[in-house]
Amino acid sequence: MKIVSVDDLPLDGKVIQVLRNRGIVSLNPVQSEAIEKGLLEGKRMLLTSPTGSGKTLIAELGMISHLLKGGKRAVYVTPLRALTAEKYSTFGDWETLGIKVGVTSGDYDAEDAFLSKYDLVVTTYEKLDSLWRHGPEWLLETDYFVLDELHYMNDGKRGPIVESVAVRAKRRKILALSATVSNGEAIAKWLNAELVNTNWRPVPLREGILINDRKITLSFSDGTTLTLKGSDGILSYTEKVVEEGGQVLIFRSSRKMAETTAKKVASLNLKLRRGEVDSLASRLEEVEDAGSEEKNTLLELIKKGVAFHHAGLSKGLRDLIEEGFRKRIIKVITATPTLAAGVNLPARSVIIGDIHRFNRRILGFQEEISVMEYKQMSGRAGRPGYDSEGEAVIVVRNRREAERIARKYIFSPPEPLESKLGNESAFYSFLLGLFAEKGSSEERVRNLVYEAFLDRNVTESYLEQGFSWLKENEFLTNDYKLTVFGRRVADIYINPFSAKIIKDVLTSSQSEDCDIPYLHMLAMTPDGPIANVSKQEEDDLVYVSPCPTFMEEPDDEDELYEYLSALKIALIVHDWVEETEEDTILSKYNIGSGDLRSIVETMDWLTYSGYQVAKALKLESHAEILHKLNRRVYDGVKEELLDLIRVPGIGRKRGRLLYQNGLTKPEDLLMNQEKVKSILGEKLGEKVVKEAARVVGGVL
DNA sequence: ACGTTTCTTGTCTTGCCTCGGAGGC
DNA sequence: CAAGACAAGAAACGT
Repeated sequence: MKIVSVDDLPLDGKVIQVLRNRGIVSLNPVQSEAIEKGLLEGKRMLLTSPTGSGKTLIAELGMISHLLKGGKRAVYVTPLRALTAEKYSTFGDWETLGIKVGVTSGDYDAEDAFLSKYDLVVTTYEKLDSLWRHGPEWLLETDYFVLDELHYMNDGKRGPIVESVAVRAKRRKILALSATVSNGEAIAKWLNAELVNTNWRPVPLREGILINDRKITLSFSDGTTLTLKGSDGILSYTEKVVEEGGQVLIFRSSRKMAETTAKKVASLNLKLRRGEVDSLASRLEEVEDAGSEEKNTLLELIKKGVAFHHAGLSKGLRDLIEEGFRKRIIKVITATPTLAAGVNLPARSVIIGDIHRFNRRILGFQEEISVMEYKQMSGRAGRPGYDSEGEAVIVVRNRREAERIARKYIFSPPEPLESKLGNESAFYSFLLGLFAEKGSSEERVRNLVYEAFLDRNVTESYLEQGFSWLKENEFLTNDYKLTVFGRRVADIYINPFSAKIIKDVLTSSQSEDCDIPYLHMLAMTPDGPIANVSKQEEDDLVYVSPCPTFMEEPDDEDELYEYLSALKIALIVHDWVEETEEDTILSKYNIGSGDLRSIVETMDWLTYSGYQVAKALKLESHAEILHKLNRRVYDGVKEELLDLIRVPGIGRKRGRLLYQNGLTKPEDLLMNQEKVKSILGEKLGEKVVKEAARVVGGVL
């Protein structure tokens, strides 16, 4: 029996009402197949299908029917905070059924115990992995897990986390969602679930190759070909699509290329709706978190209906660009792969400008992107409701290449999902996490480890090796209990190799007044951020550093690069906490405001971790310095401003301004309200005074 | 003869994302 | 197993 109308669903009328309110009256083929195979009866399932094929709704029906039948709690896991926020907002619809929906991830602040009052919790893989180590009651009694975007398992760095979450989740009921993979059967078997695999998509997709030779030829897999005029294939094709009323998403492999392509597109004179474009442009000028340079270049582009998009941009700018595209004010976005993985932003046509991407690990070489990655990008083609068909084209330079590329990306299945736990760093972290769980024992860990997707022989060889490494480095006692140090490392969720570096360096170094050696050491850990170091900087960095590092400058070329990259991070954060003007930092180090934000975020977490590790090791003077440093990193202020910036609305800039005018504490703001208003302006001043009152009141 | 534009050559650069916790959702 | 940006210098071009 195929269920097509939502009215036929064997579910409470309220459930059907929620769907109807969303405008859903019938189920698509993927959805009805999942239901047919027992989704609503709580059947374990692995669902592989293209992006945008309505997997979220399937997960919702799975979770809701589970909860309505007396299930205790459901947890929905995604690999990205942006997705977590998006799903949380979608799932809010179910509150009308009395289902309480909560969310937790790095940027939501919730204490573990607080989540116990929710029936449905949305989170990230890392957060869930971390929660499991603390073992709160609400998590232990959770009996349904949805693992979204399971194909992230193939990511070298983060895949092991996905896998280790799956190992624990699959002991309960699960529903796993993934892009199409070539070994779905094997994964389903591993998860003890039934495979539901379809290729259905809401808007049909045509895939093609754009040959950018003397002549520009566009040939699609269905056999149609056409020739375009012009000298730049990307431009000619883009112009054609926009003239026909469509939007274009162009993927380039580097930020710089995305920016220059955007500038070229801007010279096309696309037809725009002037009024909307102008109001978007004026809103762009008001974006607060952005650097002035990126804002100015984007402003010019947006007026021409085009924008570039990459992680160097501030969050505010990215959000505005995405919104402008969704409202069809912006016709063309040129982007790095950020947009392929994150929140859904479809366009009539997707151009994959490069199939090569630089990879530092394969030094000097470029690697071809994976088929799966291509599918992620091309899957963004076709806007439901606007386009009857989506188009995805790969740009190549000659006819010979065209055939090989078409065979590889268009006519071949994507790669299989593989375990990425087979390396020391991933495997030892996995072990440490398992030992940190409630009721852990040597035997339990030994059993759990074999439930990973990793090959049995490989697991065996890493297991004993991992145990002795954890013991040697004092994470684990000889009778398989975590040491104080080991416990702390598991809790703060840093890589054990990072912890080892911090431990080794701090125990062998005297405490230093300067913050550079501390920041540098933290940036050198596997958890540290990475900065690109130019040739020029290679020569200058050591020279401009105000003081030496704990770690010695290596001779080896690759190691030297890592050392200098960490030094650059240290200098950036040093300038940041010394209250250097943001625009100055951005141009001095040639980074974007988005980069600065992410460096600060990571270093905030790492300085906290460093402080905790030092404390656990009873290295008091190091701990004190790191603690003081940590308090300054997030907001980027000198110590004397810490008191003032407790007031919401006051950051490093306003804080410094008030401080210079003799207002140094929140209390001072209350005592000199008129002065505050004259410094910050009437409206803002009033708001700040109110906030100050709350802060001061809270203290009393 | 001199200034400007175009071409040639060699060097340089190069994606993204998640992790803690304080108070109080 | 790369490709485009950029800078510097050479060559071509124009007045």
